[in-house]
Amino acid sequence: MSVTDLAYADRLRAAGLRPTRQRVSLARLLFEAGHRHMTAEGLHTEVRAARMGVSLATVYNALNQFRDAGLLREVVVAPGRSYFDTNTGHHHHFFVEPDGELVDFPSDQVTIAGLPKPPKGTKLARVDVIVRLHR
Amino acid sequence: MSVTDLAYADRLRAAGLRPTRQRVSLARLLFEAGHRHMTAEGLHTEVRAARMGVSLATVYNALNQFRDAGLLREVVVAPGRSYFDTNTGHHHHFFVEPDGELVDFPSDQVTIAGLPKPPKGTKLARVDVIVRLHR
DNA sequence: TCTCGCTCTTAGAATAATTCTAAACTACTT
DNA sequence: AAGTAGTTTAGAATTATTCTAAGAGCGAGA
Repeated sequence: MSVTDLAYADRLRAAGLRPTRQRVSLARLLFEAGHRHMTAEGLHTEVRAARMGVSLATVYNALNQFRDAGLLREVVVAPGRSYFDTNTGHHHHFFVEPDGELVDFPSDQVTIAGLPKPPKGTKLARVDVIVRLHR
Repeated sequence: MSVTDLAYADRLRAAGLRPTRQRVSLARLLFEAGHRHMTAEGLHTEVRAARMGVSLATVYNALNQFRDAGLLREVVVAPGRSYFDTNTGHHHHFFVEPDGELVDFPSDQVTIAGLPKPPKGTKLARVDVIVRLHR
């Protein structure tokens, strides 16, 4: 196990997840190359290409666990099409149809004013903005 | 066929859709009771309850056609969970988890400033804002 | 009003995305 | 080293949606 894999192991432990071989492999694919938008199927294809020996079920499990642990953010753009975004900071998305391409943009300059108060008994979890574009 | 059904027939014709018995029945369920957020499965349940004789495939077809014709707007909130909103005007949504409840709020007072320009070659189709809440 | 063509509807099969099951395995604690 | 609780896996199951092919029905024109 390389030194960077040890770093991923620590990161997983810090998130409350056991650093299994499979989870470390997936973390490597997800996080070593800057911010990415991945589907489960796409990640599994990379796993196969890299001969990492991680089943599709484990890819799904891990993505859900990573999301629950705050390591990933899930973005649902269309029925049957959800992406896991390795950028968990504040930002929003362009979604280009019909390509299905998703592009981040920072929320720095974006201000949303005048949102109504959440109905009582609820508290705000997140505000998702998806700017839908056509070619 | 009642007088209100004739009105739905006109509305469908105006949208470029043949006013078949099935489509008029679905339009009635969708539009007669103010704004609603419907799933395909939910609408089909109502169809069955009302003995309207509209198959599930037709419910799916009609919802997609209505959406394409601008009679409905589709809101995707979670993987495998999409709603058809009979309110096609400018507005945004609260999404309450874990209930899965969707609530409209008007976009009148909401202003979104500082959105970056769409990448060239694309043009803006719509901006979706989903305010995610927890109980 | 009748007819013909094209659209629409339908049951059931097919597809797609995701989750479940239960047995085998493994990371961590003792 | 051994126990145990968490993890992985293949394959089945589930869920949501679309497809197929054959029959039905809407409406433009005679």
